[in-house]
Amino acid sequence: MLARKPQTTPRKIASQARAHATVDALVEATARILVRDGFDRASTNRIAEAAGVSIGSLYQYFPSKESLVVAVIERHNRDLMTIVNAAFVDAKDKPLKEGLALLVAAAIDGHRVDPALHRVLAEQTPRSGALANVELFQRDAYGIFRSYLEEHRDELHIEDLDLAAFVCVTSIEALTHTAVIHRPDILAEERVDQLSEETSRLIFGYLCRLDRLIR
Amino acid sequence: MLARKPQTTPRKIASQARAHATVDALVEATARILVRDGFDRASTNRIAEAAGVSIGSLYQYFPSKESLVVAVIERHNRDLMTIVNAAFVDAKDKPLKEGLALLVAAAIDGHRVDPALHRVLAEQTPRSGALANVELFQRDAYGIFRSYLEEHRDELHIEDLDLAAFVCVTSIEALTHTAVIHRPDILAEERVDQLSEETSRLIFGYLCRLDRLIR
Amino acid sequence: MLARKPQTTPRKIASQARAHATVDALVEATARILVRDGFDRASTNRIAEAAGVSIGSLYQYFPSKESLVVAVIERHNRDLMTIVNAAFVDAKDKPLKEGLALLVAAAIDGHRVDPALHRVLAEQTPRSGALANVELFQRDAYGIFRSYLEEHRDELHIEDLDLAAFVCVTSIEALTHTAVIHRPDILAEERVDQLSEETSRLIFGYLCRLDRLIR
Amino acid sequence: MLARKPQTTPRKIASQARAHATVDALVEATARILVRDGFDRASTNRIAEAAGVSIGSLYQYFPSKESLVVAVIERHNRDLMTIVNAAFVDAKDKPLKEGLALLVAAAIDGHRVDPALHRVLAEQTPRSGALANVELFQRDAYGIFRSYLEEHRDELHIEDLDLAAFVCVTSIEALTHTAVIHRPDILAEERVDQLSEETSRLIFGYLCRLDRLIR
DNA sequence: CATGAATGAGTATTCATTCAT
DNA sequence: GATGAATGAATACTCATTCAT
Repeated sequence: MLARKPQTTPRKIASQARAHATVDALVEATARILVRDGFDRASTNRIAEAAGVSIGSLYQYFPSKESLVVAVIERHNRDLMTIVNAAFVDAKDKPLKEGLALLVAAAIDGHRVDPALHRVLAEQTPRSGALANVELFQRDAYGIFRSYLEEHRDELHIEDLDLAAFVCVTSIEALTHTAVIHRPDILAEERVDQLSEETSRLIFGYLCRLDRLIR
Repeated sequence: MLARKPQTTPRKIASQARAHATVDALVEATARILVRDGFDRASTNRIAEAAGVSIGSLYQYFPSKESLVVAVIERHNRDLMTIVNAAFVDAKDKPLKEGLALLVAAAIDGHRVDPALHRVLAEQTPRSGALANVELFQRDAYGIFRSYLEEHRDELHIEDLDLAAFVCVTSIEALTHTAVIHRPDILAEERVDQLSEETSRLIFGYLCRLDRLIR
Repeated sequence: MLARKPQTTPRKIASQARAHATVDALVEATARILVRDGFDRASTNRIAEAAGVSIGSLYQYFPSKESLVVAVIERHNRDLMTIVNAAFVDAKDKPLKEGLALLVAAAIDGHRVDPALHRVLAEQTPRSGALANVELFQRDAYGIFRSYLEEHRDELHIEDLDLAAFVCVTSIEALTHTAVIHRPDILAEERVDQLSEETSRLIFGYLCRLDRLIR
Repeated sequence: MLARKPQTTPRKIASQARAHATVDALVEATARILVRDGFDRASTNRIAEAAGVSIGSLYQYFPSKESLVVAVIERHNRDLMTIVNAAFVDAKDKPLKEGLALLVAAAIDGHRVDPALHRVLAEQTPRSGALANVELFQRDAYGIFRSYLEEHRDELHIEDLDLAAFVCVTSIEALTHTAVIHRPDILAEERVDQLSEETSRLIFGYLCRLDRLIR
């Protein structure tokens, strides 16, 4: 541990296909090792070995262990957001209620892409140093959801769009995340729809300010 | 000679008091160090030093670093649950809407007791080994909330109480937690009530199944 | 580990029955723990606990861990020599061949008194520090055997009695010890006599200088 | 890129030579430290320092302190057996009495190669864990000696060759070992032959069953 | 560019021993 | 005398990182 403050940005942009393959292999190996051994036992030497790359080469492309984990998180987030973004596209032209259902379903699907990795990333990976500001999933989601709300503005009775987006995204993420990680029973094939249904209802009721209907 | 119980009461008490003080100092020091240095840099030696206790004494009472962290988490949870339990007592005799507001307020208060510690515990502390099953806050909360729902059963239209408790507790926890940890802006003094208000509305709308009112 | 060179002599002669009982309990506990946990894992705290005595009391009677082990070795040697001495008494009036058989049998019996302890003492206990010069068994045996040879001097054709005693005692001890520790097969009930027989023959042939009979 | 075997031969050889030198230095340093400080005070850090190697490198090649000691023991045994094996070759074509003398002489020589190390290994090194089954010297010796006996079967009157090998090897080893370790007087230059002579006679008399000549 | 031998600060943990009560 | 809480030096071992080849 000679370096005080490890770099986090990649040392070089992989300019050649060969280098690109190495980088990919390293990120993939990191994910695999993270799942297999946990964060603490995932050493750079082990990762290099699993990637079939020398430890020296690893440090040619990633200046620190943290930078590897950051790369894994970013890749995972990209995968997640790909699904979520597609759902937003689908939801665009649908009525609110239906659209929300699509979004919730996408959130669940997203969390199910690689639950083991998601769990390690969420539970074992300390958010310190370079990882301090790496969020799982949400960052972009708030903005996108806000746009979605804007499009439906006239159907809704919302003043603070930002706050509403916060409430919705945070709730949906928490419910799907917690279910995936801690409540496998809730995600059993025959019950998934139930969770989906409840979550949609929660959000829909909130957005429509249905409580106004009650005096 | 075989010294089963030959201690005079005063000696025993004296000893226990001393030992108890040591234990307390260690737990407190662990919390402090966790906040100051983060989980990874919180070494047992550092903790012992901060507690003004020798490393040997630390291991007399805590068999591992993990056990210290577990003690901190448990203490923190106790603090949290004290607040939350009190809120449930207060909420008992109030109408649902009012009661929910109290509970949400308590959740926010709870998360504000020691937000820095809560953050470290939530974000940096890997949930592996002995820490695998140590939840922050929620464990008991689900049960208590379920009881609360039962008492209000006739006001509500809920079939699956467990699922409803899961949805409510998870949402409330996530909203208050995320606000405390990541959105200080939302918790600014003049806006806290806004969050409180929105959260209550979210939960109230969900529990009353207001969406039934819309065809 | 504050003390550089631990004491080895008992701190006080146990003058009272009570004290004597404590000392006994400690020596017995040390033997038990040595067998159960091995030398390295036999800590003074564990020994004190097993003896039902406080660690402080332990150090009242034994100035160091080593001194405890010395006491165990000495007790074990005493037990061994009791058996061996009795055999010498029995052998005194018997013809050489018969006498030797008795001595060999006693050596085997002696090693079988507490083989587990004997093994730990022989294999795990480093002969350094105060334990450097603590021999198992042999010390006195050489002298006694020499006396025995002297009494049979006229039957034998030996010049150097010391050397002869060395050869005999060392061989007998090695054969019985090695058999007990490493060759349980050789000590099986139906074969013990065989070992006994062979050992006697070895020694008898040697002492009678039977090789003189061959040209 | 996946770097299976892309090394140029010179690089590989260079690397291996360096690594080999490190391993050798570590084994040699372990032996030296064992002799100088004793088993208990021989820490891995001290060994690494004495070898002029970092503690990290030590653990690159030896997974534990024990494994270092095992390496030393094996090297020592190899040295011993080299001498003993040579003696068996020499003894093959000689008459029994002469052959035995050669073997006994070799046993003495073997124990004199590095008596200080032999002593530490024999007396201080606990035979637990990985060291449990590491014998000094004897393992192979029994088998080789048995073969030797087989070749001389017709000169002897032995039924149980295994038992006879056990008796002979154990005795020879014990006598030479004990003399080297505990009785320097017996090994004084002018007396070595005496021990040699007596030992040979002991074994020869036993193997020839000379006691049969007496009724 | 790639390699992998080497580094060494840092970690958790043990245990013989002391001494205030 | 007896107690047991406290001590802290010492140990084996890990792992992110460097750099000579």
